[in-house]
Amino acid sequence: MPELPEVEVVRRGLAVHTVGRRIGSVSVYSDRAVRRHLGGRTDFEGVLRGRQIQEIRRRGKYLWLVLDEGDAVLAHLGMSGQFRIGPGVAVDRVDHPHLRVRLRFDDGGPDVDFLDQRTFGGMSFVLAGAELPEQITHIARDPLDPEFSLEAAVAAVRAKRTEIKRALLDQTVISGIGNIYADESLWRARVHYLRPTATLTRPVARSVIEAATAVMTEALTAGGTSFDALYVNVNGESGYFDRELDAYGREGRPCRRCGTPIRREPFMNRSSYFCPRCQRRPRR
DNA sequence: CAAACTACCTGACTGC
DNA sequence: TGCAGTCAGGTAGTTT
Repeated sequence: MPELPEVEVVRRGLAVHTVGRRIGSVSVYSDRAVRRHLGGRTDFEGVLRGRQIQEIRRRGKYLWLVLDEGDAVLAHLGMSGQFRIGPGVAVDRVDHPHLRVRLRFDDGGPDVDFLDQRTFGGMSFVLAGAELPEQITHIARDPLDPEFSLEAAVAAVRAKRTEIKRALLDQTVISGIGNIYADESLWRARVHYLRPTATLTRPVARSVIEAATAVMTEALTAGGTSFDALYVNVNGESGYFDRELDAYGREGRPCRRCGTPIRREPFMNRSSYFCPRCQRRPRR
């Protein structure tokens, strides 16, 4: 699943391959892939034609292609979205069942394809705004943002009245963290996922956020995690951070710190993985 | 107002 | 072999 490090890998790949290029034509193969766009796929295709891509920006798991004249294409990968630079895949991807959008360029160079199996991802045509498109102003800064404030994030987490994992997954508190990195961060900080934020001391809250920052920074260095085969970079390559995962997906396998079997429990319609010894369940 | 819940979606996998 | 059921989970929108 693409979380912050994976989306950043995609952002960099898109920047290398698209900045400065002018869109020639756009083909939308799935209505669901174009979100909240009045006029639907036809208008979306028309409005992008001839526009030059100037920059690829990102906040949390959202990224956007800044176009000339102050517009942008806002995109989210959802669970299974991929941007791929073509050619490079053996099959003819026009026939690929997951191909949702194809951007062609007037320089005749490689296309950019948006593929998405589970169709939770998509893109929309928006105003770029001064700093952010207005559609994502509710998204908090992420730990890779140069202006990310650890102390502000600590305060935001401690101000919530919920469990720590819910707060970590809340993109308005800190952005970029999904289920995998939430579990990894909590394992590193030795904090149980059900711990109420109200009981977190400032230093404990700080250690959780520092762990999140560290684990995502390491994943970015490694090229993004590839625990789920759905994630690939713009060249179709998986990262190799999966070997480093300590908690997520390791049910029944020994904790790398203490050897106790990692436990999996249902939480928020997904799973939480944790070490029952290192991460003590809060009393309630 | 904030927190919690649900729909959305496809494909791999499991059990009978 | 077939098929129903389960699981994966980020976000917007709805409910509590």
